[in-house]
Amino acid sequence: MVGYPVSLLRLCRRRPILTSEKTQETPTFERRSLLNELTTKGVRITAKRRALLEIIQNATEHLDAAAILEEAQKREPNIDRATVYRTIDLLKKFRLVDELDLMHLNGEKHYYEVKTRRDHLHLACFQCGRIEEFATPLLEELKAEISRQKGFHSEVVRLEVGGRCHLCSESTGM
Amino acid sequence: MVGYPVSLLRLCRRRPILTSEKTQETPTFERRSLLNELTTKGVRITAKRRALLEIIQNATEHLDAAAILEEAQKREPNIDRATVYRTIDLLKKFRLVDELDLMHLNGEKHYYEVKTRRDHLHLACFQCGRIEEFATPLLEELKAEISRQKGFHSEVVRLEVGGRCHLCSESTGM
DNA sequence: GTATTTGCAAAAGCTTTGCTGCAAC
DNA sequence: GTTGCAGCAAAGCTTTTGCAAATAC
Repeated sequence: MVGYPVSLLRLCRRRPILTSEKTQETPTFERRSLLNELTTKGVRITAKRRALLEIIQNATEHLDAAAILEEAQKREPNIDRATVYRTIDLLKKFRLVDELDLMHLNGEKHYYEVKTRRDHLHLACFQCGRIEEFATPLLEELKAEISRQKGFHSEVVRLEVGGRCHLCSESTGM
Repeated sequence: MVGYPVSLLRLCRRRPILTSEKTQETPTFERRSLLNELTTKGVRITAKRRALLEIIQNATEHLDAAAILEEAQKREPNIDRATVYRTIDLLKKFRLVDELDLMHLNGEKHYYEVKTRRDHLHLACFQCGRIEEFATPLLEELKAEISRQKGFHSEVVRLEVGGRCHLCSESTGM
């Protein structure tokens, strides 16, 4: 009966409140223009939609629906969360945004990110909560391989990796 | 104002009920033994836990918490969903299972899969709902690259790709 | 006897929806 | 005038939790 103190696991069951929740330091990749793409597709752009699109378009960190709403309310005081979700749905349907979980480091909510020209992956540090982005030609190779081997046509790639970032690895000697 | 009939999008907003929800035809990869691993770590194995472990261990399709519960109740009639979730938590804490979303094809629930010796990715067809698994040495390369370039130590890799499977691609001429 | 596990019911968290009125074309 | 958008409140769904009873060692 020696071993891991299972009862202690309880203590860390819930996702930790992380000190650096909103870190996204790496340079972002070239983003498509939500406004242009939607206009091209004949979607009506209302004032509220425009505000939401701009917020998502210019985000410097990964935003979830609540964060988008909060930001939008500064500009459009009466905007409702239903509008936020409905706009996000629109963007998802047209494949203009990617939906991320970021390894559920902060709960079950989703984060939204404008689709970039270059696929990239997300590295989530379990210890400090930092999210790093990383692009490599290997991702294109991977998609090509999927197509070759399975005949599968990739439209959305969600690659999330959990682990320990370089800073946390150093501090624990790993 | 020509273009996509945006209003129609409403019709498909909710995830479709898919005909082949439970497909997982590809060979599974070698799985670690949940029972052995937990025992080694000094975790107490009760009858209910044992039932849950066996169900998860031997699953031939991707199971969510509700499916695991349903199956478990055939053997342990009084088992409660809280027990299911607590057992899953245990497995997650010890990194014995991976949590998947399968691109939210069927809602926000999570699917659980015994950690395999070899990382693999999941291909989710937006059209027919089939889930395929795919392993390639590129994944190991990718992890190595992440380590080299970012100093990030990968513990959990979740790679989900949405798109069109080979059958659906054929049928639509793509 | 002490610590862990469990069921139960309630709550929490995030997202979706029905409905009604409003705005756009 | 017809179609789509938006606010509001309610509901939905999955997951988590507090507590007391039951179980394991």
